[in-house]
Amino acid sequence: MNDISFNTRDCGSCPIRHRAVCARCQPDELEQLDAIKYYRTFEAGQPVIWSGDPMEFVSSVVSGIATLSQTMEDGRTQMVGLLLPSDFIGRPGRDAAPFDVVAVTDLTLCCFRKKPFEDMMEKTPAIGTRLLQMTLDELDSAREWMLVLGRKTAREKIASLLAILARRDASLHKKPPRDGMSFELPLTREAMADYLGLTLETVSRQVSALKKTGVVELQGKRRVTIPDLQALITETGDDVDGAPIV
Amino acid sequence: MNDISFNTRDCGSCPIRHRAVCARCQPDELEQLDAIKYYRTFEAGQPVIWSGDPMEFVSSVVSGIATLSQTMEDGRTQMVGLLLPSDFIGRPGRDAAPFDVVAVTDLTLCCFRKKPFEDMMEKTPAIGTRLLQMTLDELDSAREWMLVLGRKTAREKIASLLAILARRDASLHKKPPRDGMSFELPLTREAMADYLGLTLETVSRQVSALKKTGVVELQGKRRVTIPDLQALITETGDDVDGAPIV
DNA sequence: CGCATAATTGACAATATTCAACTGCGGTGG
DNA sequence: CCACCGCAGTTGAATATTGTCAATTATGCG
Repeated sequence: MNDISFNTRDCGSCPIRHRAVCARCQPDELEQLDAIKYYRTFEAGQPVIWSGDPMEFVSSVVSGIATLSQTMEDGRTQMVGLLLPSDFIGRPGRDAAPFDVVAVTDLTLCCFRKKPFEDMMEKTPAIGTRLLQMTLDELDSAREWMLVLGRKTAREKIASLLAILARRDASLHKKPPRDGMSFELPLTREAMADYLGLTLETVSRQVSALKKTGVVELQGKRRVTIPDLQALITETGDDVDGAPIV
Repeated sequence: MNDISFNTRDCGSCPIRHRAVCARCQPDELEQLDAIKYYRTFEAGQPVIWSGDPMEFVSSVVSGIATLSQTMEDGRTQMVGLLLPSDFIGRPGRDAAPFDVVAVTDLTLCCFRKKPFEDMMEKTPAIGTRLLQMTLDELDSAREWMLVLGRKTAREKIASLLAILARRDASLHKKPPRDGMSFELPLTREAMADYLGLTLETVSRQVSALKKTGVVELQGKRRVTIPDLQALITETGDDVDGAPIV
């Protein structure tokens, strides 16, 4: 995976074409972007950028998963975002990265040097418009996650995370989520803990508890089956159709 | 306060002129906005909009404070934002409000009906650009707040909130924050609790604890003095110059 | 001055964390 | 080929922190 063939791929066949920051661009605009884009790949576990570092480029996630997180001096860390294919990394108009970005799986980014991208943005309203839309969505997601962090119990937090991952996996395969669906957990217990503001032991206990109640089934440590979607959603504490966070 | 004179005020003398969504507009663009704007006022405690309601207008906070919050079925609520003068309410391109907005103090909004505003945005890049910038800032703030909610202790949470309010109050008066500064607490203990993901009793206890240690002094329940700013920042758990959240 | 609301404080309970031991799985090398 | 090593995950027991329930005290407003 992550082979060099990405470098020669033209935007028309790009898997994130319809969802990324370039989604609204016209063919001629795409051509311009094509001319200044380049791909970068990162292996699972590699850092993409550290908080405070100068950002030379902005980028879109083409494939793989990255995390956005923050760490305190004493080592406590909080994940503040999960970056999936089509998500945008970087900030036109700011030099230093505000958070750490780390590749969780092997990762491919479609990059643009910052200055040329900013220039292009000025001339191309479709980019700014799309970026605004994506940013507003991210803001809503972040705010919804604040409810999870601030007010939910450990059990509700775990259920909320699983519900999100289930929805995401379903939308990735372009099917509605359904009873009996299963998906791969992309995160370790520790990463889950960092996302949920818990310790990894508490995560482990609550996953076991949900398993014991039959709300989820596990095949190995990483594959999850949801026999009854409604039962899972009930465990999140949200009402019937909990918001599709992130 | 909130008198009708706002209605005839022209944009040039507007107190949030340099920070709001219109900050980058040219005189002719301001004139156009002027033609479609109208002011609305809300008394302290009044709802501005409920989550799920159709949004007929977008607006900027001109004066006063509002909260943005989310409530679960069983009554647990989490504040997800504090809206101060110049902050923007609403979302071009979305019909339903994602969160509850409530006036905490008497509040004046500069409103635009949604459709005309969206039309104007299409013709006026300065608005979209400014809104993108503001939204990206809000997103960073929301993510920084996630660290507070997910990883900080009750004492650190209180200190973090006080530090933010101190910084804000200072910037409102265009002075750098300094030792011995004091400001008015705009929030009840319950509102603080909803912001911090705590109970009001825990808030009360931790405020008392900080008072006992001499980190803060109280004149009455609502006026706070910070004798030693660095001591407060140390209590937040952040490093030297904790990020200027929100 | 009195009432309603906001805030404080105490005692106890619930929840999550900490520290520690242990299990199971996958990969490596003898 | 299999034993061993290391890591991710699980589980247990004790502890700490925060929440809950209840009583009491301020505060500000009419």
